[in-house]
Amino acid sequence: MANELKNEPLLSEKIRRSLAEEIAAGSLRSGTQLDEQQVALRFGTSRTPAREALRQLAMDGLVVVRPRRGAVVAEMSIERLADMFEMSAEIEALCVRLATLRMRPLERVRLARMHENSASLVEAGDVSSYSSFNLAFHEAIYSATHNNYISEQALALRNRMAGFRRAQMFETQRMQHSFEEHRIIIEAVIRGDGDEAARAMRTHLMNAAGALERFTISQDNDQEIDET
Amino acid sequence: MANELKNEPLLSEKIRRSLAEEIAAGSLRSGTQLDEQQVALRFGTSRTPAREALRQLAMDGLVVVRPRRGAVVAEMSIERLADMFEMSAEIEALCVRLATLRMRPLERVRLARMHENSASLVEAGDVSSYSSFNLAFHEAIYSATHNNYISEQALALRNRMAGFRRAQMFETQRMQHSFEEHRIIIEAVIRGDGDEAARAMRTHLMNAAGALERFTISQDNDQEIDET
DNA sequence: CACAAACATTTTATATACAATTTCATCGAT
DNA sequence: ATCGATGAAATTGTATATAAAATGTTTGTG
Repeated sequence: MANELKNEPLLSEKIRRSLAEEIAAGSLRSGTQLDEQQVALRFGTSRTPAREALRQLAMDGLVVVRPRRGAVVAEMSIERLADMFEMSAEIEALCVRLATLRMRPLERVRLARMHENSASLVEAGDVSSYSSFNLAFHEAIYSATHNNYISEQALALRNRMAGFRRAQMFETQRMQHSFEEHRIIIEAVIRGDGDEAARAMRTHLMNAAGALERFTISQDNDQEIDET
Repeated sequence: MANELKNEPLLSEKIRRSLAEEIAAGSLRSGTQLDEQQVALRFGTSRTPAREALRQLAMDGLVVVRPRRGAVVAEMSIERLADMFEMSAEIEALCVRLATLRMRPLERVRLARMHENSASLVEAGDVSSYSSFNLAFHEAIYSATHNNYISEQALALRNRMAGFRRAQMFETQRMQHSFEEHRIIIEAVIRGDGDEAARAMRTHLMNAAGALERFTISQDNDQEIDET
C-alpha cells in the first residue's frame, strides 16, 4: 500500500530495521535497556530518530516502552517466537479461507497461473526469485479477501516477521516443500473448500516456522529466565 | 499489557486519543491534511508530541503518512469500517477457537462463572458495568489461547476499535442480546467445539457491528468517492 | 499559449536545548 | 542494621531551532 520504494530511507527507518534485525538475530538480548541517547550515539544521529525508531519497534512488539521509563528489548524466547509464528499462520489461514469464499474467477485463474509459473524457479533452484514470488503469492491471497483492512494488517504482520524468517529462508529442499504445499492450498481454493485451504495454509506456515526453530536453538541455548 | 493506569497521560497520548475520537466520529473527514504545525497549534503543544501522535495513528491505520509528505486522514468509508469490524470478528473467532482447544479446566470454570455473574447486570440494566464485564470476558478468552502474542495483538485491536464501538454501546436491548450470544459461545466452549464457538463469536461481533452501521449511516450520507 | 526551469514558500526531518520525572545513592532516624 | 527521606544524577518528555525536501508560483523561452 504505501510506496516505500526508493525514497532514500529515513534515519528512523534505518535505525528501526537495524535494531529489528539484531533483536531477531538474538544479538540484542531480552531485557536489554535501550536508552535513546545511547542508541542515537551508536547510529551517529540525534535522539529524535532514535526515539521514533524505539516507538515503532514497540508497536511491533519487539521492545516494550513504559511511559517515562524507557525501552527494553521484549521477551523473545523460543515460546514467544513460536507464538508469533502461530499468529502469522492463523492470520494467513484466515485470509485464504476468506479468499476462497470471495475470490472472483479472474483472481482464481491468476493465482493458479502464478503457482504454475513458480515451478520453473523451483527447477532452476533460484532461491531468490522464488522468495519474491512467494511474497507475491501470499499478497495475492490477501488481496483476494476483498477486505482491505485485513489485507493491510496481514501484510504488515508479514513484514514484522520478515526478520525472523530470513534465517530460515530457503534451503532448496524447503523451496520444493513450499511449492508442494502451495499446490495443496491452490487445489483446495479451486475446489472452493475454504476450511481445507485454511488447514493447508496453517501447515504451510508452521512448516516454515519449524525450519526456523531448528536454526534458532543453536544460539538461544543460554536463554534467561522469565521474571513474571 | 503495560500499566496505563494513572500515569498522567503523555501529551502525545492525549492528542492521539483526541484525533482518534474525531476520526471515528467522522468529524475529521477522509483525506484531510494533518500537518504537524497545525495539529500542534490546535492542542497548544509543540510539534514533537503532535508528530508522535500522527505516527501512532498511522500504525492503527487511521491516518496515512507518506515519508516526507505529511499525514492525511485515512479512507474510513462504511466499507472500510465494515472491513475493520470483520477483522475484529475474525480475530476474536480465532481466539475463541484456540481457547476452546487449549483451555485448562480452571479457566473454563472461571469463564463460565463470569458469564453467570453478568446475568445480574443485565437484569439490573447496568450498562456501564456490563460494558466493563464484557471487556474482561473477552480478555479472559484471549488469555486462554495460551498464546501471549495473539493475546496482546487481539487486545490491541480491540483498543483500536474502541472509538468505533463507543457509538454502538449499549442500548439495554443490545445488552440482552449480547448476554444470549455469550451463552451460546460458552456452551460451545464447554462442549469443546472450537469451530462452533468461533462461528458463534463471529456472529456475536458482527451483530455488534451491525448496530454501529445503523448508527453511522446518518452522518456519512455525503461520503466522498474513492480515488483508487 | 504551452511548457519547463528557477526560485520562493511551506512542511517535514533532524538536531539541540530545556523541563520534568524517575532512579539511585547518601544520609539520618528509629 | 533496616527503613525511610532527601537530594543529586540520569533519562525521558517537550520545546525550539536548523537543515533538507517537496510544493507552488513565477518567469522566461519555444
